Amino acid sequence: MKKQNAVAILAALAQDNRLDVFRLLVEAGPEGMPAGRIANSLKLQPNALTFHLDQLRDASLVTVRRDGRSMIYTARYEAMNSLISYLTDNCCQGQPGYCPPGTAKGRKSEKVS
Amino acid sequence: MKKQNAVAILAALAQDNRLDVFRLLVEAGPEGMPAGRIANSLKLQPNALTFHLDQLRDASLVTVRRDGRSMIYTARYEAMNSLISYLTDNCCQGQPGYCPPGTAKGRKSEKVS
DNA sequence: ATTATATTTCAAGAATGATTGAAATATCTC
DNA sequence: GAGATATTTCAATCATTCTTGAAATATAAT
Repeated sequence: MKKQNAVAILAALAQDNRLDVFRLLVEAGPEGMPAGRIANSLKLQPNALTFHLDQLRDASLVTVRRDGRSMIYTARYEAMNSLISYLTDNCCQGQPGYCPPGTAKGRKSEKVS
Repeated sequence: MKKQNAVAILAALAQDNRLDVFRLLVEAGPEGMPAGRIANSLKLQPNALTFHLDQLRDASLVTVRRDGRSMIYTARYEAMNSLISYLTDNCCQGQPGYCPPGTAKGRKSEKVS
């Protein structure tokens, strides 16, 4: 993952409403959720929600598909996951023990030695 | 972790210079790094660096100690880790398989069933 | 005490992001 | 095609955040 990509994802999630939206979609799972139900669930105005969903989409954190007049948004777990890898990359000069549980060793692409 | 806490951490990391600083400190490991060396390494003006380090500190992502006239900053892995847990919490309605590798099951506090 | 090094504080200007309301588009139903 | 529902677009205001430069503090060395 490129740095700018990571910054984009972090910025997208670094906002109350968007973090709520994303977590709601993470809970919703791969079937996703129509915008209307998200707005309802989080008490957001429809245009505000579109604004935030656009940012999540620009950061590749969600995808959309149309179903009738509903727009159904789905969380992209891969994006979240590459972010996590990026953050824990190059942790502790390769010295395990300082690294938190689940970091580097376990998560990264077989770079374990 | 409370939501506001997560937003603070995300916001702190959602900026080019700060993400660089944090990752540099993550690489530096538990011994930390003096501000001067960080500034040098990343070509940042000292006051700008202080500004960014303050934000990382407010988000509890780094700690400081003084050594002579140097201020030594150290990354707090725990903070990063609780963020990761927070993000992957309640993933996919408990249905494994959709969750990305290393998520929930592995990471969370034995909530695997 | 004076000078040098390391870092922080303060204030101002420029840039970016969020919220709101009104209007527009797309799809569906009758 | 007229009206209803779901969502998006646009523009304006307001608030936050970043950057820069100049001055201040703290420690160290002579």
